[in-house]
Amino acid sequence: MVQDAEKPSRKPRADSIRNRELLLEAAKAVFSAGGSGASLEAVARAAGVGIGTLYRHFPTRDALFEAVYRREVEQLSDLAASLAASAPPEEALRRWLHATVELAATKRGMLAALELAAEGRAELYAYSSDRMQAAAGTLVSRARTAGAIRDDLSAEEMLRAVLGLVGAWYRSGTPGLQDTVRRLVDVFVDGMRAGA
Amino acid sequence: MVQDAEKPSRKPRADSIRNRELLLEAAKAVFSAGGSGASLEAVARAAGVGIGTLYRHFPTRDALFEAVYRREVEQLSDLAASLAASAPPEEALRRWLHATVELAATKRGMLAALELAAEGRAELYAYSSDRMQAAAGTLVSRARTAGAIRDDLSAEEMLRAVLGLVGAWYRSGTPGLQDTVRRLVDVFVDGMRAGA
DNA sequence: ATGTTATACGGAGGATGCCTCCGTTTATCA
DNA sequence: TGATAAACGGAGGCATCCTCCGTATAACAT
Repeated sequence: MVQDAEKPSRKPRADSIRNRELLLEAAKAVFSAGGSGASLEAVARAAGVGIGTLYRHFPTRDALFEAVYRREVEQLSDLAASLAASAPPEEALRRWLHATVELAATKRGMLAALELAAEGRAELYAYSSDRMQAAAGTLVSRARTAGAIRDDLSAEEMLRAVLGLVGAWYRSGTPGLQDTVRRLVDVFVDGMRAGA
Repeated sequence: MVQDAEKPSRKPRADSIRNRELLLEAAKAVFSAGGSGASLEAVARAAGVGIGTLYRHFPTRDALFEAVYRREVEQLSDLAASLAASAPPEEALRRWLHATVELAATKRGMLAALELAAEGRAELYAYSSDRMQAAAGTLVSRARTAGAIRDDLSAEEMLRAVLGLVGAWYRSGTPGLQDTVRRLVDVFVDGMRAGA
């Protein structure tokens, strides 16, 4: 999977593993409360750990984001697979986007993680990005093959556009309006239909 | 218009007016180069003015943004009026959105100003917000009356959605792809058509 | 001209956050 | 029970943000 064995050198230290876990929990809490721009020193403080330890485990803010929201990304990825197997192409795509948006609405901070994944700035944090791209790609290409949607639009572009749209609401305050955002996503999906 | 006379107290000081102008010029330059997050101290430095003076004239970053891009907002507002008078409803709306997007693409920093305007967080910087809302409102309600677009979508929602979409590209790097963004805006506009 | 005073100026300073670096501690392994 | 690789923690340098207030000066009155 992801953790290749590499070197059989030495067993990882117990405190290291524990601190990593503490940091992830603290980060989830802090990002939920304060948004994705929250202070990393606050995260370290909440975890009861030195700031240096935080940076050693997660060299960048983005790395921390990816780790915190990895589980959610996996869920979305799984959902894509199951929708692809059980719903008609356009319906599947729409439902998946709704789920994505809902997740972003629920967990403040998740949005940032998804945007990172959508930007596909490879190398770093590649994992989540790959999963999301693959998930979106599956649904889009299936819909395209079925002739349900226009073909001048890549999965990556679609994902990014939808997340941007969502971000316009959830980034700076103005919460709660999930219905509105849902409607706007629908507008976009309608616009993707084949007939132009 | 905007400058109501209020109190006939005293003539504004010459240095005050001059510094305000210097600050606006400097801000435009700095924001163009460094994006909307550029340091305000850098702006003050570029203007050859103390940081205190900057804050006195523009108490918040947003206030500075509004002032810097006020002219552009007015142009968009005028464009909306002229399109409303000269093009068929849907066409007018589409062209106006394209123009808005293009402006955001050209001037780094403009995007931030427009997003502020679209959020309509009243009271502060109300002026630009009003102009943009009015411009979008005119075009939307005309198209709606003509039966060209669905009616469960407000002008504000549309504007915000489109700017969010654009922001997904222009905020964090990935420049140049104006064609892509244009295409995505078209998708959204297509989705707004009446028939759902 | 010159004095008075409302206004504006400038930047020091306190606060916060980022990230690095390195002396100290500690878990693992022999 | 050492030896040592690995991890810890936080001080410190740097960059902002924004406020506050002593000083300077433009506008007005005489």
